[in-house]
Amino acid sequence: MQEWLCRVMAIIPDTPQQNHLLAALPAEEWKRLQPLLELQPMPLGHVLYESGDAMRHVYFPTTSIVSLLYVMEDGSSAEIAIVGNEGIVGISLFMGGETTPSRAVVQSAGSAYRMPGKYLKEEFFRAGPLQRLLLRYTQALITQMAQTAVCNRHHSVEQQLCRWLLMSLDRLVSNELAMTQELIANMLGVRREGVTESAGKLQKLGLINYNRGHIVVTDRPALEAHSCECYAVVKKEFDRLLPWITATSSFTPAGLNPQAMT
Amino acid sequence: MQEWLCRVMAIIPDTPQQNHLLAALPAEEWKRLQPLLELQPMPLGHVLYESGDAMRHVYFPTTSIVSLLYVMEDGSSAEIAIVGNEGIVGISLFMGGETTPSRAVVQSAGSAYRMPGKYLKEEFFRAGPLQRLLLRYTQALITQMAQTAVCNRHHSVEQQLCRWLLMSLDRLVSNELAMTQELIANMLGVRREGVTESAGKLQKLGLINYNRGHIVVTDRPALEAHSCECYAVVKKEFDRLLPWITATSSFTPAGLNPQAMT
DNA sequence: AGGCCTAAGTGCGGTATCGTACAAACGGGA
DNA sequence: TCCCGTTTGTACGATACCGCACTTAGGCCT
Repeated sequence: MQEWLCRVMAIIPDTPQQNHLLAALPAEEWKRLQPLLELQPMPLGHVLYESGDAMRHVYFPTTSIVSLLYVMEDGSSAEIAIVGNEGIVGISLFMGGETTPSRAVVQSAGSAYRMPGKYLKEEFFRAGPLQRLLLRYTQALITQMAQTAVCNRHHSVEQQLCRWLLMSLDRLVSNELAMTQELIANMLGVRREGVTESAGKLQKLGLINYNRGHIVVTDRPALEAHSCECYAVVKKEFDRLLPWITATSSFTPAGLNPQAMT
Repeated sequence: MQEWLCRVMAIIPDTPQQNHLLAALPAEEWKRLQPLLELQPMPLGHVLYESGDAMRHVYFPTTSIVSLLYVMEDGSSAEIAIVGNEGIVGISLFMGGETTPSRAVVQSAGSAYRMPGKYLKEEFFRAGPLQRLLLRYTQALITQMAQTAVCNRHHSVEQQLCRWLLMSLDRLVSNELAMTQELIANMLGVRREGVTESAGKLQKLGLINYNRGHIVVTDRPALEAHSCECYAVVKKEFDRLLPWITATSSFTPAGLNPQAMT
């Protein structure tokens, strides 16, 4: 299982275009930004920034997934949003605040391209395609956060687990996740035992296959049916706001500018 | 009590500057925008826009408070954020999405100034002070949503009620709220009985005074102490991101441009 | 003054999740 | 191959909140 994943990882070249935002940039902007990008390994658990940290870089995940989460005074935490190859980590840099009260942690190991915040801000305030792109992405991110709030209020751990698995899956190239139940519990802000129980249920139903830190989703449609509406709402909004990234699978050796911005 | 509130309402003139975002505009921008503003009465329960509606206007609340909430398929709802005289309703207009999957409802009656979305977008894409102002406000709003998610996950109804009362209070000129427990329950996404119980507790502790749709906060400091950390986190972030609105009480007959933007 | 509608309080069983404690099982390193 | 740390499974009572049903109490209108 592990080997298979490694083989896939080795096959996939790390190119900035695996990040959908970068891939959507028109040629001109791309030419300006490309030299500023730097490939960055993203090991599991790596903290990109801590609550209140001044951000030096923004990150464009390619094969990694980053969790934005808030850590409370008593140490318990809750995930606010997930960012993968569809997005960017560090929106507060161009939003103007420079910091946020949340933490950004690598939730699934892989790579990302990073860029000094200074340059991103410069490009952003040219008020060109990148600005529109980032603003639309930010709105999608807002939807994700809002829906997380709703989901936390109304839905069961089991439903939320389904949602979370699906959202993570959408940001990866395989149907396997390398995650312990402990970590998932931290993300969802619930007990580890709660995840164990829910995951066991999903496994009995034949939707997933759990094995010491490795989850294989075996029946995605059923998992979607089992999830609450929140997953679909967020997905739909991402597709609406960033339509050019929808069709582009991560496997596709994306052209430099698959589609002009509307 | 009610009479007193009416008297206050009558005394306060409805000027656009009661909205902190408008008040923070430099003279030049203000001159351009002022003619486009239109005073709008905001009766309790009025729906500014429904999930998915194309927004025609943005709203700058002055004496009213607007709730952004998500309504689920089964009809239950949860508040995502509160917008009062510190902000603007309709950020998705300039963020690029034009719509959101949430509903905007008047939670506390009063007034607002509205402006056709078209003009706001034009001004926004001049990339001047208004843009920076709105982006910073949006980041503050994001913080509020994120913290709502955390709060929904970890804190008791009683703590959340405290937070909610404080946030509403911050956006009003008096220490009285006109809200039934039923409405509050809808906002928080909990049972009405849960609010009754919590409110009763707070009343016994002498923090508030409840009377058929009228809540008077009698001990604000104690209410803050009773609330979870979420209130303070969001407040602090608003103050950090929009410092020029902090000192300005709604009572102050704000000058046209109290402070230049940094 | 009386009646009625709305708002608020109360009681009760059901359930999801919590906190805690402990047992089982897997797997990498010595 | 064995061992030990990590990961997962299980069990328990406690508790916060739910859904439902019903009562009490204001305030407004006739």
